[in-house]
Parts: sequence; C-alpha cells; structure tokens
Amino acid sequence: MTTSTEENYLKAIYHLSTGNQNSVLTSAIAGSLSTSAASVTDMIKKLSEKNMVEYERYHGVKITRKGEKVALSIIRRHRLWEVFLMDTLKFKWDEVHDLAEELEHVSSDELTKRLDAFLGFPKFDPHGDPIPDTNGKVHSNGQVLLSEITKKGKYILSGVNDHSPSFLQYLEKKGLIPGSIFSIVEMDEFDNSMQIIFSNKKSIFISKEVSKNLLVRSHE
Amino acid sequence: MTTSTEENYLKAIYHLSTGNQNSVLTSAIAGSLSTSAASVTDMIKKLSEKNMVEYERYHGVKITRKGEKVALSIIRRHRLWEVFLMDTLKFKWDEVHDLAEELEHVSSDELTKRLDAFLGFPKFDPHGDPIPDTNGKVHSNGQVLLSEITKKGKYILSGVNDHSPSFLQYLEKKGLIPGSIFSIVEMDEFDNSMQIIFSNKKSIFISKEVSKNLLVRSHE
DNA sequence: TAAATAATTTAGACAAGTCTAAATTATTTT
DNA sequence: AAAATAATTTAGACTTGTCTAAATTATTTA
Repeated sequence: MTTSTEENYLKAIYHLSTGNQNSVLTSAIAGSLSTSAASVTDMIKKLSEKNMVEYERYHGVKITRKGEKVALSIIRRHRLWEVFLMDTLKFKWDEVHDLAEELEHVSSDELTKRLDAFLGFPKFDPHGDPIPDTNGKVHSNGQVLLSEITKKGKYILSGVNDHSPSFLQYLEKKGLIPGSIFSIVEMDEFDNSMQIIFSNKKSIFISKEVSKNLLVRSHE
Repeated sequence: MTTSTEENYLKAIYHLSTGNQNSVLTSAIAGSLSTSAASVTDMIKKLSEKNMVEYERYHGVKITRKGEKVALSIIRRHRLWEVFLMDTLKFKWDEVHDLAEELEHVSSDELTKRLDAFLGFPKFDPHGDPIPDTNGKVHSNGQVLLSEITKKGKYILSGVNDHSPSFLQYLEKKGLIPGSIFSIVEMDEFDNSMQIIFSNKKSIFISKEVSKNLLVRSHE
C-alpha cells in the first residue's frame, strides 16, 4: 500500500501544511526530513502518481484528502504509541517520540483499535497534541501558537510542535509542561520575546524560537 | 547495525539450526523465507562479512555465536510482543504471529526491557515457546518434537513450531493447546501417525505432518 | 566411475530510495 | 527590465535487496 518512506513524506507535508494555505515547497520538505531537494522531487512525483499530493513543477505540492487521510492515520498511531510508552511503560516525555516514530509504521488497523481501547480512548498525547480519531478528524480545540498571540492574558500550555528531547528537556527545566497555566506579562515588539509568569509567581523569558513551538489555549 | 532483512535471515538460519548439528543449506533458507536461492547466496555473503555466519561455498552456513545472539534477541522481542498482544490486547493465539513479526524489528533494548517488566517477566509465549533471556539463554526445559518420541506414555503440549493461523486453528479445533495433557495410545510404524487420548477420554489421530510441529514434555 | 540430476553460485538486470553536479526556472536586486 | 541569486529539476550514479537464466560444482544413479 504505502511504504514507511512514503508515510514519512506525507506526515511531513501534512505538518508543513497546517496553519498556512499555501503549497509546501520542496526545500521545506527537504529541510524537515533532512534529505536533499533532489530526493524530495523524486518522491513527490511518486506521491503525485498515487494521488496523495497535487504537484505543480517548480511550485511545490498540496496534500490531497487521500494523502491527508494516510498522514492522519499515521499521526494517530504515533500519538497512541506515545501514550502507551508513557502511561504503560513509564518512559519520560522526551524519550517517546523516536520510539513512536518506529512503532507508527506497524501496519495494522486492528492493532491501533485495540491499543486505543486498552489505553481508554485517550484524546491527547503526552505532549498535549490531539489524537486524530478513526475518521481522520482532529479536535484541535482552539490551540494557537504562542508566537501568534497578540493579547496579554492567561493561557494554558496544550501542546508542542518540536518533539526533540533537547527541546522537551529545556521546557521541563523551565517548568513548562502540558497543562501549565501562565499569564503573559510583557511582549517585546523588537525581538518577539515575551515574559510569562506562573501562578506560583515564578517568571521566565521566552524567545521567539521557543514560542513558535508552543501551542496554547486561552484560560478563563 | 543490522537491517530487518538481515535479522529475518538470521532468525531463519537459527531456527533451521536447532536440533541438527549440520550446516544449513541455501535451499532450506530459501524455502523458509520464500525467496530464491540466488538471493540467499547474496545475503549469506553479507552475513559472512559481518561474522554472523560461517560460510563455505556450496556447503551452506553455520551460525556463529555473534549471529545467534542477534537471532535470540529478535526471538526474545517477538515472543514478548506475542504475550503483550494476547494478554494485554486480547488478540487470539493465531493472530499474534504476523504482528509480532513487524514489532520485533523495532530496535530498542530499553523498550524490550520495559515491556518485559510490564508483562511480569513471562518465561513462555502464548504458543508455549520459551522466551530467551537478556543474555540469550533459552530454557528449553526438555522439550522434544512429538514426532521424535518412541515411548508411549503421558505428555504435555509445551510448544509449536509452525505459527501459521491455519495450523493453530486446526490444533484448537482438535483440542490441542499449550498445556494440553494426553497419552499416546498407538504409534503406527508405517506412516508415522499416532493416536492420542486426552484425560476426558476424547481420542484423536495425529499425522506426521502435525507431530513434527508439536513440542512436548514428558508428564509424570 | 562416467553420466545424469540436483543444488548452488555467478552474471546481469531491476525497483526503491538516496546522492552530487549540472541544467533549468523563479525570484530578487539594482 | 536585465543581471544576479536562489530554488528546483534532471541526469547519472550508488546501495540494498530482489529476480531469472546460465554456468559451475556436488551428488546420485546406473
């Protein structure tokens, strides 16, 4: 059906698609997958043959509904495995991403279904990201990138966009984990950094680098 | 380190090695993996380069201690996943083999270790086959092929060598599951079939085809 | 033990996925 | 709007694992 490699390309394209309506550029995919632009062009042609993406030479790709369904089913598996690894096998939140990256390609819908039931039909993974349902619906529940926020106020950390161990360890050190509640104290126009304060009065600075990888919801 | 394909070859060679001291022939590996003899020759050369097998042209291979360790670690993972799929996710015993065949190649010793702990350090998989320990030791506990038995008496079914759904479904229909206790009533020299009887007086015939895939231990 | 048969290996090719270097097309700058 | 720069694609090659057909080596049979 689809190979692991194709699945990884579709996941990358899907992730690069969310948020902006534009086509996803070859170079963006290459960057995201740490591969060469030439390889991306080759794979894009293949995915286009299979109607997983719409490809216009020199102008990148748009994912089709068919491709999106595949991507979402892989993301669903990925996030369910992450819950399993943390809740059941007691891994730490910065250890689960790479393992889930392998487990997600085990190709059995029945396995996914039973895993989901065993875990009690979780709606979010350990990083706060929503788990797409069987039909490929994502309940994003008003998540926004912290970097896009213009209004001071109270927010809850609901997810992250960078799952690398180093980023997650950095967040944990700063006291930022999914569910953390904080208020924005100040936003600096110059470098887009911001200062936030937790309910325990502890206050920290957050750079644009960091805030563009944090998903938040308004709180109260 | 080792690719999935290499791992599958090593597993096959290991399984074909147990029981007989001889070299494993190219054609036997090809048969076991449903591939061509030419492909086997190619892979054998590669495994020989890596000191996983000792290869003598035209005379098959012997697995080395190094190759055996890899095979046993894969078999360990395979059987632990089978326990997980049956005990935790409630799959039936004829459904777990193919899934475990995929899961076994997820390459993390830490994952295997935690899965083992979560399952309560099981010593046997759902088919009755022993789970090799971390050091690659197998506690075979006196298992013998039913087809090799020459003495009438009472036996307990402790494992199977064929994990195909069709074979397992056949066994279940006949009342043969791991732990089943039976006595050999008669052994026919002509076609190597045998008649066995369960404690509930039910009696069945077993052909050589079947008995050579059943592992038993003497009971009392 | 020589001929026939069976098993194994070699040769050459193919598919998937990758790469670098060169050619082509887009975009930006002046 | 032409020149310079940046992005993308093409061309050609490499790796892993596979195949078929032909050549070679072992084994069996007469």
